[in-house]
Amino acid sequence: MERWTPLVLRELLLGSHHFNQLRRGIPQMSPTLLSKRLQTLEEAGLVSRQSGDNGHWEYHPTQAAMEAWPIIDAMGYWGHKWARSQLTPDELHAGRLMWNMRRSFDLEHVPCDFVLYIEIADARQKRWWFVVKRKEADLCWNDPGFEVDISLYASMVTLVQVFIGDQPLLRACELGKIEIDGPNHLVKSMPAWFPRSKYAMRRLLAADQVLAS
Amino acid sequence: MERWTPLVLRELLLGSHHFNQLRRGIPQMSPTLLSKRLQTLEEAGLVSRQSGDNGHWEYHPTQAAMEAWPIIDAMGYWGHKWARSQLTPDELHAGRLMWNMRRSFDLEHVPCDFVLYIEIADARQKRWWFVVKRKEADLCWNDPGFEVDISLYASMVTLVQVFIGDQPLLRACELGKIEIDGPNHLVKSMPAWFPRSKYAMRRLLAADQVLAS
DNA sequence: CGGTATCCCCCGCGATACTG
DNA sequence: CAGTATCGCGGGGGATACCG
Repeated sequence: MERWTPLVLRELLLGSHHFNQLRRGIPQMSPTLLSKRLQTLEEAGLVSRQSGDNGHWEYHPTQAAMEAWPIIDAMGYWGHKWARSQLTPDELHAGRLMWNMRRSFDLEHVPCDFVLYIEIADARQKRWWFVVKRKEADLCWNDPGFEVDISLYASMVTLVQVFIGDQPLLRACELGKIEIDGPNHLVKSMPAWFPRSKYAMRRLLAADQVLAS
Repeated sequence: MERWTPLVLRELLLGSHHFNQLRRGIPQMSPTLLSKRLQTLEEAGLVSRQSGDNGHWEYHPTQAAMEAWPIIDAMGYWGHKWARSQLTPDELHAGRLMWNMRRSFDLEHVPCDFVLYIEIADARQKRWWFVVKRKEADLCWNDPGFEVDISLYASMVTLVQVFIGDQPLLRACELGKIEIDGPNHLVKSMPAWFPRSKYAMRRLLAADQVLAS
């Protein structure tokens, strides 16, 4: 399996259907290569490319691709558990982290709609906005113009550690690694909705079961 | 993930610990590359290389590798279901098929110890012997000298079709695709112990469940 | 915004030969 | 038998520029 292929499939299976959605999900991959990969996947019967309403292509996973989910998922879980420590700083790409966080808000525990601003001091692109609503969370690369309700300042590594469950959000705050500004009721509720990798959740559940047994 | 890597891991996880066992499991891979792969896997923390009793190396999967089994297994299952029809004749390697069959005898349903001879008319290496005992089945590349109890003649594709469950053994016999020589009680019992891919079994079980629901 | 064409380098991999 | 060294090619993939 060639480079990037699992990530492309993952993005497709998680609901990215347009070229630039896929790009946002895999920012380190060149558009040339993404285009080529999509062609290859189409020829292999994993992607169907349909003409969308606006004259552009829409990419959808085929049945074969959907049934490849157990592979992708197992790879994600394994990588989360075993490849994590080998992450080099330049592999920590802010855009990719944000894009993954976008998918991981626990919308059921969001107390109200709000705008979350995140500033990452040591990232190339430092400023990010999430527009969080009951039914979905949107990610913005530029100031969307809405008033910011809650702001968060942290380094890249800290954010990653929290996201993948290596460090609880509250602990990072106590250590001064994360600074948060916002109204009390929103700040208090953060642990309930702040995005965390599904693999982190799964590990916590596994740990709970061990403890409960 | 580079080429061959999943297959190397699979062999390791299924119990091949010596260089030449691995080679037999992946005969299309050059020894140079296998050696290199094993080094890479060692550096990646997936393989531990220990000095064996006879002065040679022994390769063992680490914990990380063992936990990669769900990935390998899912890939195997997916490949069995979706990549099967794309098999080109020159990918059908007799040695690889025999090596996989060796692992798949249903020893619980073997009525007695026996020697099975298989002749594949259109393979490079045509003659193969299995020495089947209650506790294990051995594969021989050359005549082991024991008396042959049951002989089987077939083409490469037929054997593959039967192994992967595309065609029942009995059906292939009726169609004259397989010829069998041996004592009646052994021949009758063949469907019970004749090797079939575990993925074929899994699909049959799944089909059964659908039918039963 | 949504892709594609071109160029070029590097290295993955196959083949062959060689060593203890 | 159990590997390792060397060589050469082909193509995967990164960078950049380009088109509608």
